[in-house]
Amino acid sequence: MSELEQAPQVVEPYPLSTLRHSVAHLMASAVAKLFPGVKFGFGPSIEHGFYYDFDLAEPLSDKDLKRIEKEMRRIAKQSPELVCHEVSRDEARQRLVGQDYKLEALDLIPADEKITFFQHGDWQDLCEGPHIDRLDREFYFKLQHTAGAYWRGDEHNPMLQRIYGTAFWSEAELERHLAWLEEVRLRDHRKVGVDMDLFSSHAEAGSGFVFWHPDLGVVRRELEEFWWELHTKDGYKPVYTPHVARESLFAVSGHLENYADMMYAPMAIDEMPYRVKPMNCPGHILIYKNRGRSYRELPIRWAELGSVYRYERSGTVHGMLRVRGFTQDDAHIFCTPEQLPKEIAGVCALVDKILTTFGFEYTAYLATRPADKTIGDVEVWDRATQALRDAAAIQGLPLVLDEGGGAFYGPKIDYKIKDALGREWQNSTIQCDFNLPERFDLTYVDSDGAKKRPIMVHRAILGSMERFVGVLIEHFGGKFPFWCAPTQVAVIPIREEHADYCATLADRLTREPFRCDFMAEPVHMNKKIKEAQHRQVPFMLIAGEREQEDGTVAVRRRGTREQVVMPFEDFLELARRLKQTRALGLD
RNA sequence: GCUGCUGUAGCUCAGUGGUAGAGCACUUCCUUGGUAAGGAAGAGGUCAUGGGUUCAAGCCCCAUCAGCAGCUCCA
Repeated sequence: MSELEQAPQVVEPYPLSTLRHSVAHLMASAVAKLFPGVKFGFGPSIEHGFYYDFDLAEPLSDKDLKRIEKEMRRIAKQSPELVCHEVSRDEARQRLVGQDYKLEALDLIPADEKITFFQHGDWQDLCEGPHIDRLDREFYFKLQHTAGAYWRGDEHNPMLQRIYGTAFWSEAELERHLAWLEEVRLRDHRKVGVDMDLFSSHAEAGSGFVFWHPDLGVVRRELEEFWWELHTKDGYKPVYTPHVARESLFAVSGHLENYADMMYAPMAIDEMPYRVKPMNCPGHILIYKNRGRSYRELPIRWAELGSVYRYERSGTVHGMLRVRGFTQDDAHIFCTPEQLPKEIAGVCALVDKILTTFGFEYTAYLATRPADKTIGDVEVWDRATQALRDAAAIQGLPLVLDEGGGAFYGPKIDYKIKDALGREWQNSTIQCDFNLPERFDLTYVDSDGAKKRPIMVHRAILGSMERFVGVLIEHFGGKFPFWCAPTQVAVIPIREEHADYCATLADRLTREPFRCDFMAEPVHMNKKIKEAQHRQVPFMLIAGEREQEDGTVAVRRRGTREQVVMPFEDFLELARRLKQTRALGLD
């Protein structure tokens, strides 16, 4: 949790989740009052507040939210006591006449569990509680927005109207939460992307396709360089594979059978069906299969920044975070069963190195065999899952279980990273695969001369360039670390007669090379400072008479107003160190 | 895909049936300024696209495209 989002310091008589659940009830009672005939769905507390689902004839508007809030305050004053009644199943049924969803919820309660209602005033709700005792206690709430939500989260069910809200014990905490939401809004990569001219998408090109502008291209190139540097050290070699392949390849891989929903329709080339690739693995497999392989070659580690295209439903595309064409930082490791734990452990170490460079904390999840649409025997899955467990143990990496969350060809370790605002994102994944080697009949010749089956590890660390960079924009709020900032240094002369001195500074910086913007235009210095600030340039070097005489620069760090005058050579040393160490800060 | 909402200048937005607007950004001229907006003038719009209603549509209706808040699903 970030500073803005800390848990309450004072000990309250009830947990926050209990308060929020009760406020959800309060909201539902207000809706009942204002919209006779409403049917109620579920209304739980959630991470940052609560919601309640309603089946209403008319769509709700923001105006309605204000009315509902007002009614809530009235009801809280008028009927503050929240009481619990335990009733028989028959009585419950009578109390819920006409409430179709609640009756369905009642049927979900096991026979041996008690059935309780919570009531304030003349409104009651089937609910196991717990709740706060009185609605006239001191607390602060706000209704936030409405949205559609399927009954019980199933898209085959009717859609209900959901109202989201939040509640806190103190006004200060509510204010802090609202400030946090404002910060989230300000850092939104779509907003920052426009402000800083980083990327765009176009109706002309279709939904879900990202165009990287030059400044974000710089960021991406820096990440790629960093990525290749570490991968080369870890023995990965680059491969490149085409974006399109004959459909039959994806029949062999099992994609047509299990992944067709995500794939684009075939295109005919020489009257033969071809597909745009949704994954890179079949391509790497073809390279492996191109000739016989010896155990002496293993493990083989092949990496590719491979672009893939997947159909995402229209309502799900979101900026750079959820798109239809993206580049995975993909790699496949082909190894023997004996090598597997060490290989996976090596990937875990690489993940740690990369994620911590950006200042991310992370949690690792073990995603096991899905209930349907899988290939391979259960024993094979068990072996693969155990190998992931063993590798994590080697690394001392704790795993949280994600039952049924695996890919169709194997179990995986998924990483969730936590950004500067305390939000979680899923990027890195390590997948253990015994099945594709089987389907493609991959072999190597072992020391005893026998042909044996290798194991494949699929892994992506950034996940996709698009999603990772989108998260980075929000994580840093556009303030990229020095090493990958689009412009690293802005050089600003105080008056035009200092331009020559500044030009020599800019020239030195550019030849280093640093990405340097010599702001030579004959406009007011203040305007340039404002512009550089707006573009989140890490350093401004400002020079006038004093600096020119002393061979110094006035260094202004991003986010501060102070200037530190230092010899230019000292600044060069600082910049070199920040670049070389890929430091997060500017000191 | 589904529910609701939105689409007017590069950006943020005003404009509820009768001559397309503001601030910022941009261009030009003036200003020579020591750390976040000096002054003046100018340019910029097929009001998302297509159809319909109307004497008249940015505004009302329909469709399409794109976006937003969610649901579902995911790197």
